[in-house]
Amino acid sequence: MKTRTVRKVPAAIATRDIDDLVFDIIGQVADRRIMYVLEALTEHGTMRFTRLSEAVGNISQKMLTQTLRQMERDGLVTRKVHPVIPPHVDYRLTPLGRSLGGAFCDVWKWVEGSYGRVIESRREFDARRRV
Amino acid sequence: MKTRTVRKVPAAIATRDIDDLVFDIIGQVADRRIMYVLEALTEHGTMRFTRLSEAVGNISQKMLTQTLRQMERDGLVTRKVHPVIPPHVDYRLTPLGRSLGGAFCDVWKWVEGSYGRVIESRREFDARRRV
DNA sequence: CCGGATCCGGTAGGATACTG
DNA sequence: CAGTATCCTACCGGATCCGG
Repeated sequence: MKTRTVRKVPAAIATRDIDDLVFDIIGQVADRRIMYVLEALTEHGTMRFTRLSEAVGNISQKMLTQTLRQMERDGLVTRKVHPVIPPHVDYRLTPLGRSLGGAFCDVWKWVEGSYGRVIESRREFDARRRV
Repeated sequence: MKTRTVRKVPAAIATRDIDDLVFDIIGQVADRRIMYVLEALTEHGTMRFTRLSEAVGNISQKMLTQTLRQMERDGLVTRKVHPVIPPHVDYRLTPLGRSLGGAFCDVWKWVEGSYGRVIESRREFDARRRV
């Protein structure tokens, strides 16, 4: 079976591996935390860490840090540290991050337009199973 | 702080909770496994379990089963069991599932068009950190 | 005081073996 | 073939600590 390395990126990239590469990056980008951060930063522009934490909601500070680091590494956000006391760190989207946010736009719209059908489907499924 | 219940859906849904509901469903839909299954079924139409497993790749049968159950519950796929030996189960997208697949289209295109920039950004980030 | 690193307990998720 | 059951690891959340 053709194995796809989920997190490693080979040093030399063969042309035929591009599909796998795309596949892997999709896997990292299709994360709810990243979507939430994209959403919050798209809506509010520049945000501080704590503010972002409140806006996203239900995210541990540990995972928010980790998510933001990954997004910074991938070139989706910039992280600007102001050397003051108490610390002040500003996060904002890069053009690349903004474009990804835009790409997710249809997904948000799909949920807004279809959540009713999803809820209804779940009710039916659960009712059927409960018999 | 305003808490968002990640998995519970209240029996009576207040209008002001709709945002949270949309938020929750995004969280469940923004899963790489779901994206992979949507992609595979969009491309190949009806597929059996094992075939789907091969097409998605790097997914445990446990998680594939779980993902497919969730998608069935949410009304994204249909599951047709042929009562024969050996078992034969066909999965295919519902219209709702197809529409979600379409909503993710821009995200796939984003990755195809931007993965080079992401890789480059990672290289720079790692080089900077290594100093 | 804010941003985040660290340690620890619980749980999601992978590998394997088994069954209808 | 398409799952379930079992075990075990790795990751996540929460509490705590800390440097600036």
